[in-house]
Amino acid sequence: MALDSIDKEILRILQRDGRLSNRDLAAAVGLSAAPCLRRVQRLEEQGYISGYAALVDRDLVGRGLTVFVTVRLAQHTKHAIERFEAEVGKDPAVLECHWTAGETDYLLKVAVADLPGLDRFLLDRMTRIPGVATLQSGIAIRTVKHTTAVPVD
Amino acid sequence: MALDSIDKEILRILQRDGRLSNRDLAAAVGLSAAPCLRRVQRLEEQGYISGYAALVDRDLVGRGLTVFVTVRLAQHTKHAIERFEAEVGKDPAVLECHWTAGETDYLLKVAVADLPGLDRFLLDRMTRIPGVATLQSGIAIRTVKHTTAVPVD
DNA sequence: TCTGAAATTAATACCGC
DNA sequence: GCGGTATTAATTTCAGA
Repeated sequence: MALDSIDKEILRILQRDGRLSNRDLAAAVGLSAAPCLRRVQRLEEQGYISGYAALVDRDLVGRGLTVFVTVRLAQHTKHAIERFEAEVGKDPAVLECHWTAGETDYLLKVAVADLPGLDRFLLDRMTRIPGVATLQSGIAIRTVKHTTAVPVD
Repeated sequence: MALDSIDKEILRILQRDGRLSNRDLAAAVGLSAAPCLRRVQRLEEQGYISGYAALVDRDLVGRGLTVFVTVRLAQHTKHAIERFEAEVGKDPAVLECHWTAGETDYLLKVAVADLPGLDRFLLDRMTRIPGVATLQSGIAIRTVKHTTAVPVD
């Protein structure tokens, strides 16, 4: 169940290069291919590795504007919450949605093309969801750091 | 330079499964292996695909608490900005850091174990950076949605 | 659990279309 | 550009320490 230092090193390496060949990974952690593969498969089966993803350049595919949108609902009925979360779940521009403690209810990370795209997202999508009371947008002028790699220690 | 519909489909599929074999990818987009591989290599070379990553379960590796920290600097000197960004860049708990428009200067997405871990992050790391004036933390009670897949259209 | 070799499967370069 | 084939390299299984 627990991870030893080799498992942790595997997770660190695969977070940086998810397509590293098993042979190279094995060499990097000081194992031969067979046991390395078993460890990776175990990490996948037990859910430590939930998947693999190609990372796509947002600017190049025309989604270069990242915006953090905070949402407050008018009422916290079960129906309003479920409706909002369902809408957000199927909107591909919403990369993340977190139910947060504090003044606002949700924090969304949204990928749009530009300011007109943000306008359309807010007007055509968010404000049309019943129960959405207020919306505030924090525009990312520059992304200083962006990684998918969680520290494993 | 531009992407046709098959390129876009490749990006969509590889964002969902970055380790799909080239043969299966080729079948999924209706090509044979050779031209499919050529397209993937082109997407990598031209930067549309910036990399591949294993996605690691945060709860299982003891980083289950996601916190959004907003930071205000005391003064916007070149030195203070560079110092802050350098510190944040090398802190593995900081998954994202965005320079934002609006009231606060930076929005950080941080992965910690629990509330004591957040406390340590704020006290031992953030408040020790010269020039950091105020910190506010928005704790993610529940993550409704979380994807690395950018819409490609 | 590891190693090392064998069998299977995939990646990739080449050529004809 | 694509597709098919040949070659090369990788993954994966299995016997044995």
